[in-house]
Amino acid sequence: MAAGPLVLDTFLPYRLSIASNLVSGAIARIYQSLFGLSIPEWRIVTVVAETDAITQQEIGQRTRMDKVTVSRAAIALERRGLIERRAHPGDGRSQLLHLSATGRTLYESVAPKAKELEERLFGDFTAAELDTLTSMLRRAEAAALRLEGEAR
Amino acid sequence: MAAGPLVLDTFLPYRLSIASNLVSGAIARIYQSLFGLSIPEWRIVTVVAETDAITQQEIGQRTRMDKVTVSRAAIALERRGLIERRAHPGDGRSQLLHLSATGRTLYESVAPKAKELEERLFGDFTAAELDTLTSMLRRAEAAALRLEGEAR
DNA sequence: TCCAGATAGTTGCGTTTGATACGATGTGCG
DNA sequence: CGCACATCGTATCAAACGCAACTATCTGGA
Repeated sequence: MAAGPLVLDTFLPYRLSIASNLVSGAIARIYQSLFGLSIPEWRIVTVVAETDAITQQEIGQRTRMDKVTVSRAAIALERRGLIERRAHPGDGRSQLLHLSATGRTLYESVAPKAKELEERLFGDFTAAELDTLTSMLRRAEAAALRLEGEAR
Repeated sequence: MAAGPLVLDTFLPYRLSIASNLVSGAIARIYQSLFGLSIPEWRIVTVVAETDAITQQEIGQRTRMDKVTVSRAAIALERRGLIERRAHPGDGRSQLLHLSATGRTLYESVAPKAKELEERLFGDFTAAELDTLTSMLRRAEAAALRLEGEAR
C-alpha cells in the first residue's frame, strides 16, 4: 500500500471515481442520443435480454440499483413498448419482465454498440490487463461491502 | 479486447461504475459521520490543503467537479469556518481559498483517516498492482475524454 | 384459520445535481 | 479609449436520486 502523505491525485478512491464518472458520462451521452436510453434503462434492457424473464427485485440485486430506480425505469420502458410485464405465476406481488419484439430489436442494435464502446475505451488493453482490471475492481467492491457491513 | 457477446456482468464500464459507487458510497458515509463533510467538501479541503491558496476554477479543473458544485461546497465550508476566501490580487472576479486554522486542524485528522480507508479498501493489493490499477484508470479516463471530444 | 411480520413494487418528498442564465470583472482589438 | 467578447463565481430551475412510507400480497406459527 502506498505510504507517505495523502495526495489527492493518487488517492485511489478518488481516481476510481474520476475514471468512472468520465466513462459513465461518455456512455450515458451516447446511449441517450443514439437510443434515448438512460443508464438504468439500458441496464434493465440488457439484464432482461440475458435472462428472458426476471423480476424487478432480481434486477436490483444484480445491478445494485435501488428498487425505486428499477421501478421507474421499468415503467418508462413499458410505456415505450420495449418491455412487457406479466403477472408472476405464484407470487401476486411480483411481475416478470421480458422484452417485447421491439425491445429485442433495439437490444440487438444496442449490444454491438456497447461492445464497440468498450473497444474504444479499453481497446489498447491486453486481454491479461482486462482480466486484471476486472478482478481488481471486484476485489475493491468486496472490500467496500465489508466496510459498509462493519458500519451497521 | 474481450470478444463474444455482451454480458453485462463482465462489461467493463459497468464494473467500473459498480465498484466506484460502492467505494464512494462507503467513503461518503464515513466522512459524513466522522467529519460532517460531503465528498465535494472533502475534496476541496484536500486540494486547498495541498496548494495553500487556489481559485475555485482551478479546483474544478483538478477534481473535474462542476463549478456550481465547487461554489456551493466552498460556501458551506466558509460558513463552517473551515476555509477563508480572500480577494484574488489582480483579478476581481476571483478569490483565493485557503484553510483556516480550524480547517487545517480538521485536515490533519482527515488525511490519516483517508489513508486508513485506502488501506482497508486496497490493503491486499501489492504495490505493483496499485500502480497498474492507477495507470489503467488514467488510461480509461483519457479514452473517455477522447470519446467526449469526438462528440462535439 | 388467523394474524404478525416479511417482501414486491409504487408513490411522496426532501436532497443533490448540473445545465442555463446572470452580474461583475477582465481582455483584446479597432 | 471603448466596445465586444471571454471568464469567475452565484443564482435559478428542472431533473435525478434515494430514503421512507404505503399498498398489496405472501409466509409461518399458534
